[in-house]
Amino acid sequence: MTDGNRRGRQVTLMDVAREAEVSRATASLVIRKSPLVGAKTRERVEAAIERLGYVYNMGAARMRAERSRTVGVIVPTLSNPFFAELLSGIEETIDAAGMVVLLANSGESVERQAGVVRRMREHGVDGLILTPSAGTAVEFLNHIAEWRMPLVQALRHLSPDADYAGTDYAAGMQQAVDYLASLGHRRVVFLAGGPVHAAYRERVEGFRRAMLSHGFDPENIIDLPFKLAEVAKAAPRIFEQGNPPTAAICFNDVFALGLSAGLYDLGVSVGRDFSIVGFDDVTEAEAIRPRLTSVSTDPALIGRNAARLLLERLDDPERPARAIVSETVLNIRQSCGPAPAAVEVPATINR
Amino acid sequence: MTDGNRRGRQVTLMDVAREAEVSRATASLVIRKSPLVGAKTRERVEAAIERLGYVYNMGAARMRAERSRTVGVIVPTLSNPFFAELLSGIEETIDAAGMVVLLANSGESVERQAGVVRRMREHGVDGLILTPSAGTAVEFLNHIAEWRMPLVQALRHLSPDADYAGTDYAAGMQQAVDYLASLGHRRVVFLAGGPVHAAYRERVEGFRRAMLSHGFDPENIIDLPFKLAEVAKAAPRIFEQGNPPTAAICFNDVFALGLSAGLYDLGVSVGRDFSIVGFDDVTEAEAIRPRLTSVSTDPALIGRNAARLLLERLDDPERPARAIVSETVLNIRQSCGPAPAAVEVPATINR
DNA sequence: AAAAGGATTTAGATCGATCTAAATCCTTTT
DNA sequence: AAAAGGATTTAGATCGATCTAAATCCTTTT
Repeated sequence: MTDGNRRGRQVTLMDVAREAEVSRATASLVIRKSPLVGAKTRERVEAAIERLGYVYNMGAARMRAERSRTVGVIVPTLSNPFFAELLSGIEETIDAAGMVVLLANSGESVERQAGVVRRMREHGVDGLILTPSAGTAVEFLNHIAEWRMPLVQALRHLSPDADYAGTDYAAGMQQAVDYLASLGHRRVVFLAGGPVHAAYRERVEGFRRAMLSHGFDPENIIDLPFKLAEVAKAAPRIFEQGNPPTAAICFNDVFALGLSAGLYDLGVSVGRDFSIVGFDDVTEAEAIRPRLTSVSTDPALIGRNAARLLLERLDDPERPARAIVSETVLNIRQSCGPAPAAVEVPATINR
Repeated sequence: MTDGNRRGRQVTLMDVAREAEVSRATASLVIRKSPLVGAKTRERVEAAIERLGYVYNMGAARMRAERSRTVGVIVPTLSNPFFAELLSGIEETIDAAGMVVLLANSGESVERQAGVVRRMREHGVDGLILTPSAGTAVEFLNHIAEWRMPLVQALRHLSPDADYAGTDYAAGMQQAVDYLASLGHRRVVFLAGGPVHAAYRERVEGFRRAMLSHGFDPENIIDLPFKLAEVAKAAPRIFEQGNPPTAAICFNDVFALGLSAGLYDLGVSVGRDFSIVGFDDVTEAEAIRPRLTSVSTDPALIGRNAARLLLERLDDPERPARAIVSETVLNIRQSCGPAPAAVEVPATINR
């Protein structure tokens, strides 16, 4: 309907100004909702915009104005549902602020991470939300600070000088261990694995401290590859010790799913013979049978917090670094029971 | 190290040119890797770039050049692991082409979708990869075409005039029904649900046709809310008919997980008393016990295809619309068995 | 009726790159 | 040594917006 005049060339603010019989400057003020323009002029300009089908050119605007209304988000593994949730929280908040997310996947590689950060700088993002790849040096974050690029660390706390949004892994571990202890368990194993990053260390440390607080052995930690099928296959290893545990806390729900499947294959009944606590509480936790008891970390909330921190930072670049550490919640379902008097070692296990 | 001179102002191509004692135009040519520049000049300029810590300004470049090296990606539900996989395939390919993804979530709402598309236009994306929200009118896609905005439809095929990357849902349905038929099943129910979009209709139609091809009743379709817990609760409804089915095909693996959990609660043994085929084959399919037989649609591949189509389209805006429809694969695991001679209706069901 | 003073509007410079068309430099041929 | 002709390099205009500082308009006060 409003076609015809924009064959070839795009409609610019200049065209709008001409159509509304005002100057380019006034048209610009209308677009930016400045209170300086008179009501009638504003209407004339808005009508012209409508008539011509004018589309704002962010790229041009950003050249003069200082802000691009663009935020870079870098996650280590996009295909992990946990990060999908995080991302969804970030996107929601950034979108609500009228800004747009530039997305990149670092693939948990420090080199790729450096590459995508550079690319985002070239694209002139106003700030970055970054879950640092495992092995990221603090110097890298310092570089970003030198460039005066606003930065929020998500989930993994590397530098105290930059904002941080995460969750209290250590407290979550304490909740899990407390709960198992209240059911009479004293030998608890921690199934850990995946890349070693700040969040990983926080969970391991949290586990140790929580175990010590009950006078339990804090070193019963098994490291596994971060693959569902591998975890399932590794289930027998839990029982290969002199005095096998009666319960396991899992690094995340993926590990818990794998372990649950592996125990099923061994004929061990989860919730009766052996207790499992998961971590993160992704949607699937509801779906396993027996239903999985899990420490909820609410990644979407962490995402919203991260985005909020960045928006605050854009408003006030000088304010001191702030951390939002959200509380975890233990969702008790059916995968834990009282500690059995004697551990039944599955018949298939070779001692 | 290279600090000091860029306090306040950023380093521009002008500074680089001055430092290397060439013109701005030559410096620009070096950056764009033009073969026109002499080797020694190129080296001088590259050294200057290094020395000054120059960062390319995409925003400025895009104003004169026609391309922004930016692609808009719009998905309907970011928190769905299926779309996370899709996104990860898209990002991988776009990144490899030296471009960047602008991400938005339409929340399956037509209004939000219109909003984010506009915002992406304002940001000057070179093209769009869109999974149209349920209820999107073809006119909306026509609008996009009128703007000369390259567009790829992902997963949901709305308009034959725009490129499309998806998977052959109908063939997948045929595989599932063929397989169940080969096991002796003749009464098969389709558990469908969620928003009604092109992909939804393709699955339902595919189911009907596949059932008819075997002479089975094609109308045994139950619509359920797209929520894990709801699906689990709805499991009894399957057995409320005069002649209950012996197998179910599920709209996706989330439904299959829910159904599997619901059947567990009813005491029905999956794979023996009742057979289940899932759809999509997300990672979790491996984790359920018994292991879920599922039609694999490989969302990451679809994502890579969509990105590839868009890159081709950017190279040649005039080529006719193309569709890449990938094959599905039936992954046979443990959730299906031979059709039982007589259906055992769970005792808890009121007929 | 003129002056004052706030409210609106505008002209022209500018952001940092690329484009076009022309100038300059080199090597080879006559 | 001059001319030809390809290879390099450059000056100046330009993309589409915003910014600054000044001009114009309008209402109120004297």
